[in-house]
Amino acid sequence: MSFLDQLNPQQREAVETVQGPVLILAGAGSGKTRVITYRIAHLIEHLGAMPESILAVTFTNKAAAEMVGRVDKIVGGLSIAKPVISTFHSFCVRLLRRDVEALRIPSTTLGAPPIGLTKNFVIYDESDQQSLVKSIMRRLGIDDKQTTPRAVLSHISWAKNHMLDPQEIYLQSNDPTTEKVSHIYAEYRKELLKANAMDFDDLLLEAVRLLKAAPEVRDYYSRRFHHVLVDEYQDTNRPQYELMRLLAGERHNVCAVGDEDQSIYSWRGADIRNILEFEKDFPEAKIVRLEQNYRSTQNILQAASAVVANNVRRKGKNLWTSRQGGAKIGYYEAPDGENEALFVADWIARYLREGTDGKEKPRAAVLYRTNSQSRLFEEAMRRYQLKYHVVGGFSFYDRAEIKDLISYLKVVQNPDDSISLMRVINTPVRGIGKTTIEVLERLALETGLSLWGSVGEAIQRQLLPARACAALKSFQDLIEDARAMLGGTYAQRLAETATTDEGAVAPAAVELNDQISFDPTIFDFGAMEPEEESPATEVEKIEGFPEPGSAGTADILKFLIDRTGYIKLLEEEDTPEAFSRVENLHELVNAAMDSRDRGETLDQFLDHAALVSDADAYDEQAQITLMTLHAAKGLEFPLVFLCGLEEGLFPHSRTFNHPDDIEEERRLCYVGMTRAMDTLVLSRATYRRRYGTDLPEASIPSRFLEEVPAVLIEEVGGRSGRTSRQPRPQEYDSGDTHYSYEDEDQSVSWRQPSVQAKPKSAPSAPKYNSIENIAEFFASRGKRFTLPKVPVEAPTGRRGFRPGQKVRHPKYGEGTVYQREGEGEETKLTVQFPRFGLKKLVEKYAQLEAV
DNA sequence: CCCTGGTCCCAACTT
DNA sequence: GGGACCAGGG
Repeated sequence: MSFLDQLNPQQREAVETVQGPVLILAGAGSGKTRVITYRIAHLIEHLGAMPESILAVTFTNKAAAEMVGRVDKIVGGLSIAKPVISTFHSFCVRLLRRDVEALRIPSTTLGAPPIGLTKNFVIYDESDQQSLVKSIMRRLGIDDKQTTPRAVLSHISWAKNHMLDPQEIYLQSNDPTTEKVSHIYAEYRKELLKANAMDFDDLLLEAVRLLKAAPEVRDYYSRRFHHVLVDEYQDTNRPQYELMRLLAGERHNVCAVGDEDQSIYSWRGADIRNILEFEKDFPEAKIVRLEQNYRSTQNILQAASAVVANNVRRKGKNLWTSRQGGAKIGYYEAPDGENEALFVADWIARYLREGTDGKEKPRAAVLYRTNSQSRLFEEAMRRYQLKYHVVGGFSFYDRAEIKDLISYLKVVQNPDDSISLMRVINTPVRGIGKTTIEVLERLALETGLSLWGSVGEAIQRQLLPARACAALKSFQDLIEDARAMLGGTYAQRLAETATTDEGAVAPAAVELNDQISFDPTIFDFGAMEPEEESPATEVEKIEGFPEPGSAGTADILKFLIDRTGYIKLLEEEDTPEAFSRVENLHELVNAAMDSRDRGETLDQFLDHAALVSDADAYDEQAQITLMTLHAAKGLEFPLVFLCGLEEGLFPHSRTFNHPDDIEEERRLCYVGMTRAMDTLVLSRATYRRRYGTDLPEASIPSRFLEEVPAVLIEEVGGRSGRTSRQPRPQEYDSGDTHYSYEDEDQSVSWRQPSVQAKPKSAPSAPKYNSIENIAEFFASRGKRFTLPKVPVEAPTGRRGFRPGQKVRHPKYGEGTVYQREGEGEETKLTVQFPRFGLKKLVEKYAQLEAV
């Protein structure tokens, strides 16, 4: 026996019990990940299980990726087939992309397509959900001040996580607000269906519904997966739990790993009963407890255990460590938030200078309750010139320009996605204004068509003024041309599935003996087959494409950017912000190219964009990481700061009313403390500014501070100056407005107005030379391809100014006309002013004079 | 029709 | 610190 020898007896038992249900109660730092990986390796290497028959579900994509790597290290050489390791949500998306149409029901209208979601559904993120709820509320005439869309959504999400439908909510409601919510919820569901879209919660719900409703689908998966492992089991909600049971089938070979003391997602529907009552649902379950902690010193462990011991709802356990003693828990009381941050930065700076005896790579984490606390720490780190990483907060895919183009792609993938359509229909501005959109919305409401459908209808029936119609037509052409690029197998696949009606399910290729052949091109769980067989290959064979495989996501994206002039317009803005946006877009194109190299189709690219989480951005190489306590789950650091220990902040004021919520805050505190390997420092600010402008408010120490035994605590950096090791607060006068060098540099380049801004080198330099390929492609199909508009020589009217002409503006002074757009009343001139940069002016209004 | 600037209100955690 | 919304000017 090989790797199993590295395990302690309990871990070994957890790894070797492979028949029937097992619940592993794994305390913090007890080698949980190791147990899961070794269990998978054991199944494959010693028991001859087929890798692809193993399914492991983790909490984040990052954790999944790491587990894949670890398993690979042990059994990598054995087979090309890999176990499926993924998050619940990613797993469900793949499952639904393959089989969701089994849920469709025949339409009552003869000849109409069946009702239900189709394979090219899109995923709605939080802002999509918000827009949708807002528009529903507007339509129903519900005041969004009293009942905010946000509150409605959280109610809906709560309902979904508890698997309640609108009717059930309605029946349970005993107040007018909940009643209203149930109405909105019902409408919301209808709209999602109409848009062929699902929200995050739906991914789980629909997967469960699918497995329950379609026996042949359930069969497929129960044949495929013989072993199911669930990580972070304490944070599973009802739908996830059901999914697990359905996948475990009759074999009951399910292994759940969790720690009830680390359950921190009840607000997302995580049901602690799933872990407390596992034995009820699986009576034959074996329980294994892992109680040896390999991470922290005894002091840290004792302190954390003492805090969480105040909770009532827990199974209770005795964690122990062989790392006796250790440094005491540091406690620092800062005068205010700025000082707290500077204290932390100072400590980290010293820590990094001094190093850690070389045995462990120096890494520190700053943990806080709310994302908004990160700002102070970021400023402090910059002032100390420390490189840091922030997990969470604003992510790449949250940026406006990225969302815009993702929305375009979503519309290309599924034009019925009205929320995305709405986002891009006039972005960048193309003359489709409020009135036009209102007409379209009314039309959609009257006809039952989607917004996209009513665009077509409005054009065909000339329901709008000629100008608006023209603008709509150009938008329609844009989307249709982009959709034509999807082409080939992909579109065919969509078309085919759209016509296989009568609710008939095309069963997957399944043979009835144990040697099952799966259809990897449809249900590709990653690296199951050599690359040559990936879907991309089929796309490549389609006639009419300029080059094999070139009309992938990246090309569609480039096409959209070119044709809309999105980047060009940004470049014309000529501001640092605009350029950083351009860079972000280049980054997006790169991501799309990578996606193509992996052989992914557009839907897979979009799924990825929708499902990357903040926690996935964690970089284990970073020396300093700032993040929320939630994001820190599963990680460990030699040095940990737990900041803002104040009543109202942590525990958060919103939890005061409910004892269960306070217990969850306490578990969160436990999670935070147990991230520390060697040193743990707690801190609090005696005065804290709540929002930028308000006066600082005095704070009360968090109750969790008092729950740490006093003997384990040592005050550090205190005003009493007990230890000179730590800086005194006075050294940091946070009152002055001096910024670090970096900031000064930034502000300099910032302030510099675009004096020497030179007019951008004439019409659209071919940044993306693919445009020629695309033109050829269209030509080869006998379609016309319109190149992005190039400024045309203006027909000089009485007052017409031409590009190149010198003009004078009452406010901006002398300048040179750079570009002329539009006709008549709407003529716009882009003029380059030496002191003010490029300005776009309406000729009619701008009082220009020829010079 | 679009853009700007002012004002008001909000501010947990996240797949 | 910032997003949403509105009024007013070009």
